Amino acid sequence: MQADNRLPRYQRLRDELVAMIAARHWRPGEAIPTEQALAKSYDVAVGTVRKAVDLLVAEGMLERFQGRGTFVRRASFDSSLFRFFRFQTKQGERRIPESRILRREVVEAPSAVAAALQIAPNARVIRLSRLRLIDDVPMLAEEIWLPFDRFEAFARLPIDGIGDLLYPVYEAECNQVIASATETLTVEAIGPLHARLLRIEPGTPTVVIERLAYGYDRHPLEWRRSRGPASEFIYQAEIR
Amino acid sequence: MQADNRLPRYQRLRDELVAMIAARHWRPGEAIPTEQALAKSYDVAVGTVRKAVDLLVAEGMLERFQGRGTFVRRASFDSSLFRFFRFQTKQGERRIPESRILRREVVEAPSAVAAALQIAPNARVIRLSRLRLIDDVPMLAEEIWLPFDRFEAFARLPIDGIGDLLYPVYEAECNQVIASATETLTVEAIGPLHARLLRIEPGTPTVVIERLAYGYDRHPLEWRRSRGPASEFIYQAEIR
DNA sequence: TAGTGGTCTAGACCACCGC
DNA sequence: CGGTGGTCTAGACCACTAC
Repeated sequence: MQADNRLPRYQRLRDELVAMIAARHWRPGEAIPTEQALAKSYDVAVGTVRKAVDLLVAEGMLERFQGRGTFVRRASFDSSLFRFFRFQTKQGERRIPESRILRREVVEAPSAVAAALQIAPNARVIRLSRLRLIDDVPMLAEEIWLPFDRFEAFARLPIDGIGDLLYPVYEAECNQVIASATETLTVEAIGPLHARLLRIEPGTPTVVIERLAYGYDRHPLEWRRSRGPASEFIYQAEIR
Repeated sequence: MQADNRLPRYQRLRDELVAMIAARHWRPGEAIPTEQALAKSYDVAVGTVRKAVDLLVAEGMLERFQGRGTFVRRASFDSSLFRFFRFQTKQGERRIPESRILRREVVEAPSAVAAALQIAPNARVIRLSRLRLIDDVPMLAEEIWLPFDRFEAFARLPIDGIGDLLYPVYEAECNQVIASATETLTVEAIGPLHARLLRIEPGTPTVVIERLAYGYDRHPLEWRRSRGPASEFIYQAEIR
């Protein structure tokens, strides 16, 4: 198994580093070997190692600290909600919303979900219905889908032992690490079901965020759809 | 005028290159000197030049072409609308919407506009009201504000000689080059005035895009607010 | 073919961290 | 203090472009 020799060395090295992370040989939070050590063991110059690491730092997979070392970055999605919504407490704080899991069931995957998760149609999936609240006010209604075979342990967890953030649970209980995700935003008038959950009028404009989350190996692990009132929505972008 | 000696050389060099671009010594579309030449004239190693240029390429200010040279990038905002909307023709093409300027006037800047453009309150500004259409169907209603002193020539242009894109006109007629911008998106129920322009029902959810556009020297040059139907809105993001 | 950016090397010295 | 990443140099060779 030899990588394509036509690619630059720093590219091939980058790919090998990714493979080590994907294989959980180096785990999130841990330091990878020093640049000198990597240069020696992969038989390239230190400058080449630096360039490969530069790429992964830019991709958000590694984090460098002068004098300490280079570490596998733990993806933090906590701030993702704040990227799109101005949610805050009455005191103006921003904190992670409380989670209330309304329902958990194992079902056959609807075809759209199966396609997104790249599993067989009608394969079993875990379906989670969840409400996220700040100061007891519902802010987001979420549906979450997980492939059953990878997340079997999750289906058996006592439901009220699950905290506000799911990704640490995936990691601890199912050995599945979320590394990245793509999100698609649209605006819809909310249906009666979700309107009741969010305690707003049916037909109120809501922002729908569809997120497909991947492991380090770019295999899709979770699909979710979140809805929040459009009045709370705000997004900022840099254009060049 | 000596830059801070504590900054790395590649950082100082980057700043000097930006200054050359901001001063229009090197203009958009033109090549800057070769890496060898820059290394010689700034008395640093080629590797240091490369790192400075790397930064500006990442920032979108320069563009490299192997074998040809390094060029000052002309910011292209044409695709910015497509970043947020699924606008397309009946044939499914994506092209730049037609522009129809409804009104152009010189007024005193409202305080919010003056603050955004960093000009004196009540300083004169050019206010443009514009409609953007695809297949004669209105897609976006825009208000655009320009500081009068920089864009005086624009106020005198025959209004139907102005094409679908404004930024090339700013450059050709006013010597003002837009280099970057920040956009803020929110969702609002549309008011009766804009509803009539867009030929939709008052109260329909619309996405409001506020854009502040800057020159290479980061000085604000244009402020605009665009409204489009939320039903056409779609946005995709990568999360890490 | 001459000139451009792209890759890669080898090594020096600096700034910062933790012990 | 030793070890880490950060900066900078100098030079070789490659790949691509324009003429």
